[in-house]
Parts: sequence; C-alpha cells; structure tokens
Amino acid sequence: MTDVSQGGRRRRRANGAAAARDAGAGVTLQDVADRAGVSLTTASRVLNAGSRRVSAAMADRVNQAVAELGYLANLQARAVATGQSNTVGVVVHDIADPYFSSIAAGLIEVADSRGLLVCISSTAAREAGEREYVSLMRAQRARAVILIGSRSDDERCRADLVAEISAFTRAGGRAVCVGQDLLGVDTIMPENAAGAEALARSLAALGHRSFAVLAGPHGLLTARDRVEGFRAGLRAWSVELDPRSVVHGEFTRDGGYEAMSGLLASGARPDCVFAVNDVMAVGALARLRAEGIIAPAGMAVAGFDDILTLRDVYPPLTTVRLPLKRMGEMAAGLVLAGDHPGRPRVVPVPGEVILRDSTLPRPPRAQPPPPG
Amino acid sequence: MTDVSQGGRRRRRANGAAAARDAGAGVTLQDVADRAGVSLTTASRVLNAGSRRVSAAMADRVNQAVAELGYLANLQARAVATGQSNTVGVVVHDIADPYFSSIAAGLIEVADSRGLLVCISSTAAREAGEREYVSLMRAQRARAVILIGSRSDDERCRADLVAEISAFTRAGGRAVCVGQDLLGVDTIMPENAAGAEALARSLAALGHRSFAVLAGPHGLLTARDRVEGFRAGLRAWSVELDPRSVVHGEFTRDGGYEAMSGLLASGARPDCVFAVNDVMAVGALARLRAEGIIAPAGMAVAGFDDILTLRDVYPPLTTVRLPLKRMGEMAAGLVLAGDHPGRPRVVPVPGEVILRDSTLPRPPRAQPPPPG
DNA sequence: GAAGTCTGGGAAAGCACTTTCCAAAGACTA
DNA sequence: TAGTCTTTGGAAAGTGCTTTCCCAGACTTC
Repeated sequence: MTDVSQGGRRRRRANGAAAARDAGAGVTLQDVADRAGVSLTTASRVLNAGSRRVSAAMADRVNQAVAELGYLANLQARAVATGQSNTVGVVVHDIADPYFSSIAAGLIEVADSRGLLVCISSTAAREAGEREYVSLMRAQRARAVILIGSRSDDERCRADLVAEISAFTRAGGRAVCVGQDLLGVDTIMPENAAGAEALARSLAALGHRSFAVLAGPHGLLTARDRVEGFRAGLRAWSVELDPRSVVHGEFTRDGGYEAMSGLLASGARPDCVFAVNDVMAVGALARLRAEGIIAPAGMAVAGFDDILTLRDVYPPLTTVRLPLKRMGEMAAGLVLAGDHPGRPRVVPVPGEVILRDSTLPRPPRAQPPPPG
Repeated sequence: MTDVSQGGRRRRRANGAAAARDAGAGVTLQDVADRAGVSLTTASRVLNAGSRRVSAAMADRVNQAVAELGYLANLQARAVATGQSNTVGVVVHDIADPYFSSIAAGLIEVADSRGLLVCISSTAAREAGEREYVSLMRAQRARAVILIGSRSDDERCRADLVAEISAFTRAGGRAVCVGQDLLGVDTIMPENAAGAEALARSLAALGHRSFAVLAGPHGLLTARDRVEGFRAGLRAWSVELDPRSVVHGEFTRDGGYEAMSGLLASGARPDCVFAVNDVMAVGALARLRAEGIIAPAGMAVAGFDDILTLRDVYPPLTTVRLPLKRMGEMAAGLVLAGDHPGRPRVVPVPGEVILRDSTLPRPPRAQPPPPG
C-alpha cells in the first residue's frame, strides 16, 4: 500500500557509476523516500532527528522503509553536504611499539564511544611521513589530527610539518600533539626531563654512584630530554655523567642490546645503567645476561615508560611510569572539547618513579654524599 | 595576468555551511579553475591525470594555480562522485595487545604504501562491537573491512555479524578475516590446532609427562583450538590431559596470573604448563615466581604467538611462532588483490615451535614412552 | 470572520567533486 | 577543396546527501 512509483529511482540507476556497485545493495535516501511515499527532504529530516519536526505518521513510514531496505546513510556524502566529517587522523611512529599502541588504545576507546572514526598511520622510518599524513587528513577533511611521538631535531622537517598543520587548522581542523610542545598546537606533554631527574635522584639515593645512559637516536628530542633530566638529577647528588658513558642506539629492544654492547666494549662497568625507555632496557638486560652479568647484583638497570607488557620481565624493571592509555584519552578529550581558546593548551603529564628489583639498593659506602 | 573573475567563487561563498570554515582555507576546485582561467572540467582532468588528455599549456596553468592556492582535492567529495573510497576498516579486540598491534603494523605498512586509509576500532569487551563497526564501514562506503581476532562461540552474535558482512559485501565492499574461517570470507588462518599439537609433541619429547593448560575465556575459539590441538599432540604420546587441569582465564597477562593461581590452589604440580598465549604465559610466570617456583626447574611453561616484546622475558619462553606482522601484510594483500574469485580464499598460516629455556628437557625416567 | 501565527511538507539549491555529451578547431585523406 | 577523423575545452548532468525557501493548511486571537 505504501508502494509508490519508483520513477526517480530508475532514472538515477539508468546510468552512472552506481550501476557497477548495484549488484545487490547501494540503497539511497531517494529509494527510501520513494518507498515511504514522501519527499527526499522529509526522509532526510527523519534521519537527522532534530533538524526539524516531522509528523509521527511520516516518520514511521520513513523508518519502516529504512528497515525494509536496510538503508544506511552515506557518511561521505553527508560529510560533503555538511562540510564536516567525523574522522580523526592519528600518526604514530610504529603501532607495534607498546608505547604507541597504549596511547592509541586510550584514544580509540574514547573516539569509538563518541562515534568518531580513527584513522591510523605508522610513519616508521620516513621522516616526511607525518607531514604527508597530515596532508592526507586535510584532503580527507578530517576533524582533527593527532600526532603522537617524539619530535626530531631536524628543524627543516619540523618547519614543513608546522606549515602543513597550519594549513590543516586554517581549513578548520584541529591538531593535537602527544609529546614535546614544539608544534604550536594543543599538546599532551609527558614531563620527560622531570621524570628522569626524579629517577636519577632515586637511584643515587639507593647508593649508586657511577652511571651510564643508553640514549636513543641522536636526533630524538624525547631521548635528549630524558638524558638531560637524568644528568640534572645526578648533579643534585654531585655526580657527573661522563659524556663517554652516554651511548646512543635505536629506540628499540635491539637498539638497547647494541648500545649495551657498545658500553661493555668500552670497558665501562657502571653501578647503574639508565636506558631511556623500557624497550631498550629489556634489550640491555638481555645483553647483560649474555655477558654473564646478572642484574641487579652485577649491574642495576632502569628504564622509562612502565610499559604494561614489560611489567613482568625479570628482574622487574625500575622505571618512570607514564599513564600512557590515559594520555590517549586526554588527547581525544582535547579533540572533542568544543571551545577553542586562542592559545594552544599544553597539558603536562608527570611521570612517577617506580622502584623495582632491577635496581636494588647498593650497600652504603665510606662517606655518604650530601642529599639533594 | 592569469587572474580571472571570481564570480563563481563569490556565488558559492555567499551562503551555505562553507562560510563557517572559511576562516582561511577551504579552497575548492572551482577556485583553482577560476584562478587558472579554465573550466572546472579542465581543472578536474588535470588533477586526475589519465582521465583525458589536456594540453600542456592548460595543465601548467592549472598546476600553478593549485600550487599558489595550496589546493588539495576533497577526497570525500571525490568518493561520492566516483562511488569508491580508499578507506579500509580494521577491527581488533584491543590494539594495546601486542598480538593485534603486530598484525595491525603489517597491515598499516602495506596500506600506507598504497595510499589506503586505515581506520581502526577496538571492540574490547563489547561483543556487538564488530558488527557495529562493519555497519559503520558500510555507511562510510569503505573499500574493505578486516576483522582480526578470534571468533566467539556465540552463534547468534556470529550470525548477526555474518549478516552485516553480507550487506557490506553486497554493497561492493570486501571483507577479510584474520583468524578462524567461520565468516565465509577471505581468511588468513593461523593453524592454531596444528601449532599446539606440534608444541605438545615437542614438550613430550623433552620428557614432560604431566601437563596443565591455562586456557583462554570459555567461548573463545582460538583458545579452544589451541587446547584441542595440544590435547591431540599429547595423545600421540599416550598422555591424557585431565579436564581438571585445564583452567580458564582472560586472554591477558592478569588472566594468566589468575589461572595459574587457580591451578596452584587446586594442588596441581604438573611438569609443564601450556598457556594458550604468550601474554598469559608471562602472567603465569609471575605467579610462579610469587610462589617461589622458578621456571623451568620448578615447572616448565610454554606460550603461543612468539610476541616480539616478550622475547626477552626471563626465562626465555618456549612458544609457537606466528608471523604476525606478515599476517597483517597478507590480509592487506587480499584486500588489494584485484581479482575476486567466487569462493572465499583461505590462507593457512603454520606456526613454528620455538623451544627456549622456559621448558628445558626433563631428566629421563625409567620407561620412556613410545615416540609419536 | 478577518488577520496573524504556527506547523509541516516539498521543490530546489547547494556541497565538491567526476563524467558524459557536445561542439569547435585542427589534422589528415582523397 | 571538400569530407572525415581526431583532438581538446566546456556546459551540464551526475553522485548522495543537507538545508533553505516557499507555501498550503490548521490553529489562535480579537
């Protein structure tokens, strides 16, 4: 009885690209309207409840047609018509790295619950990857883009990225960064330096006096901040960090392994080694074991991040805990926050020193140095 | 000199939603055409190189206008016009779980390099999450949807999912699954049973005779397959697995910890414990340590998956290696493969037993049983 | 009972693109 | 030199949706 001429439908289906996809589905709002015997306008209004009142009778007919046809609004078309989309882009260095996947987990959880679509890219090695992805997100007219991870010290590259972000925000998009506050956008900023400084003080308080650092790649600012913070913390205990005992390596398990190899090869045998992240620390522990050195008795080892999956390595790793998942949630929160103040917001995230068995106290010495 | 009347532009900008976003950008193809002094058609043709020849002179003018205006095509609009998008949806249970993040990493790497946009959702606890996300992807007119992870044995729920997938594929989308071959779509299928069976044989060959299994959640088929495979492998050595020594728990570190607690509480002291994945195995090791039982001497422990980040736990974990990243790449490959045969393809992925120190050989006994 | 105010439906314009179809101009053949 | 074919540009129709604008009818108000 509600059947109505499908003239409109046939007209549109007679030609065009839709025909190709027409193997079984591809129901449009026009089809729904035809079936319900109402105008396209009315059908649209029923689906966008709130746009304007529609009589209950009409609404029922439309809803029934929707159900019968299995209609689902084309979000792309809707985005074009309204000029705003529900996608947010996320850029990480490597999604398989638990640091990033933990942050992403928090992000995705919040986004999912709000109906946002999260698009992820792993930029891995390619320095320009971030810029390219922001550009892609601009093309996609994404609502926001979230950059997770350390900035490098490549000024040129950063300037390009900032320019691209600027184009993105000018087009109405929102940009959020999780990491250093260097892009001039809303930022969730882990306090790397302060965390490493606190760690250094704690380790010194445990009685350790000679230190080495397994630093990340040269250009990576997160690594640099952590090293500097650590150095500052030691200085409070009048301990100097010999530049030769700072060994660089990749920000990975293998990087930690290699860096520890380098350290051992140099003949150094510090009381305690600080690897600038947990993943490296685990590699370092493996290398020590291969050498027959058992932590913490042979050498103490500390990391940074408190990665969940690594909480059960043996010996349990002393580290600085960052609330990674929470940081992801906070980033999502910034995206969703309606108000947009003139100045970008920077939310500092403190780290918490977690002492575990990988750095047991060292027996006291002759003259205890002054406390910090 | 190439400046041209912007009548068209002004007309469009005079009203409509675009005005809101107009704070600085929002350049359209019409703007480019106006600036270059050509028609919209020509501008479009230049950007879609290959759609039709355009004279070099025109092309140059258009390209210059694009550069000057910083134009970037609106992909959503393009998708609407062409009827096909470049997004693929990925559903995982928990992106922070290294099993999923490793697969996702492979997937994203391939997708990124082909210009596909990867949208991820974590369905976590919610059983209906997968179906909802497939639905969202249909609304998004995604090119493909990739479901990663174990099916549950909830028939009703699976039927709903299959129906939703069917609607998705009827609309022209492609569906790929990484896990059990239960959805009737192209599948990358890890050989869970065979892998667990091989593991059981290897463990028996090492001299272990009494076993327990830390199984995953009751309904999870991956866990079930692994348990059954393990049981079959033991049977080849005439070892029976007592149902009481199969303890269920969450598919997580804590689940492994709890399950091991339950096992110990029951008084069982098997030679060897098989945790159906590495993450659980790590939890189990932690629980053993808390009890003062040191693996492998006190009790041998084996896992499954060979998670990269867990490769350095101590003692090194015996496990069954799955090429997780590669599996993600394969899934992406199936999405990209142009041909679409009638029957869904199923690609089995064998696991490889990796014996490490967590299951050292057990001293031989009086009567060695027959080999499998 | 005329004037004014809601109400709710629909035609049509709009969003930013692609693609079809037409026409003019040039290149080529006979 | 006429006739055909091949380029190449542009007008307009198209994609699937939202939203503006108009209008008919129902309801109040004095």
